[in-house]
Amino acid sequence: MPRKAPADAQPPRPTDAEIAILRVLWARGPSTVREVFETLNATRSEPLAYTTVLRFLQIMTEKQLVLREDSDRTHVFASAVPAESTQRQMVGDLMDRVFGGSVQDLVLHALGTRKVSAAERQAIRKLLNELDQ
Amino acid sequence: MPRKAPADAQPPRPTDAEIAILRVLWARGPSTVREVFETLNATRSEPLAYTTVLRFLQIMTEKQLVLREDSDRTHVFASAVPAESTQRQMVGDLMDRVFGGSVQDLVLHALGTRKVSAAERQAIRKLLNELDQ
DNA sequence: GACATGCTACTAAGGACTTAGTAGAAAGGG
DNA sequence: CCCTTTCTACTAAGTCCTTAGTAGCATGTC
Repeated sequence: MPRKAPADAQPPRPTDAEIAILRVLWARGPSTVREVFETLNATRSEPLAYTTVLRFLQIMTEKQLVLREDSDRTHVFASAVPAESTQRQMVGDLMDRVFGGSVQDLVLHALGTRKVSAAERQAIRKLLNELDQ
Repeated sequence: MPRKAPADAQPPRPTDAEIAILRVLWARGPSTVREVFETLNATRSEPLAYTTVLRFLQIMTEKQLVLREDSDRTHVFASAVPAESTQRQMVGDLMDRVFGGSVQDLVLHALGTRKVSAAERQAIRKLLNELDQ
């Protein structure tokens, strides 16, 4: 039952619940269970139980997705993985699994999926221009 | 045990194995188990057993992800879901879960993840220009 | 000090996903 | 006709994910 995070080359991608929690920690910084619990449930139709969030954080601690500061009675959890690299990993994973590794296909589908504002288009163009060099 | 595909509003996103098989069917068109089996294992370090692929296709038939033509003894399976919409769904799902729905963040991370050729950049620009209107 | 409250640890149920194996029917070769 | 091969259906094991509950300890209020 390898839940221990064995210093692997590629850690498996975070599960849905884990990503939801990481996003809270990325946004809030180090947080208590209660803070994560409340932030998470603020944007949910079906709220989670407090102990469920606690359990997630415990499992994520085992997996070393988060770090636990337990000098106080109320533990404080912080993301152990940067948002940037995790997001990149997940995009890369989807790109490989669904688009055979084609950046272009992924991006074209992304752009076709949602309304994209002019400002967003500009930001993307800017990056494309930087990549031109 | 709802594996029956109950005419849901939003079908759950396909699993990893399901996407792998759908990609074969999208590329090859309607195929027998053996054809899927061989195509799949051609690009895999650890090959799957024949019956495993068969099982996947049976489950996917229940879920109505594929259609089965069983007039002959050797059944022929075809994707029941278009590549376009499925890929869009998966991109949208990732966008929501990991990037809070931001197209821009997703695209910027995608572009930062891999080498992007000049031709690919051009194709993306072209779409951006079309979106400008 | 007693009691209520809050916190963490752990147990556990219920699915779902992945994976392969066994059994039995069909078909074809000699 | 029999044997081998090929096929499908079904069983089943193992793991992981999600989710919540129970138990026990700490803390603080009156």
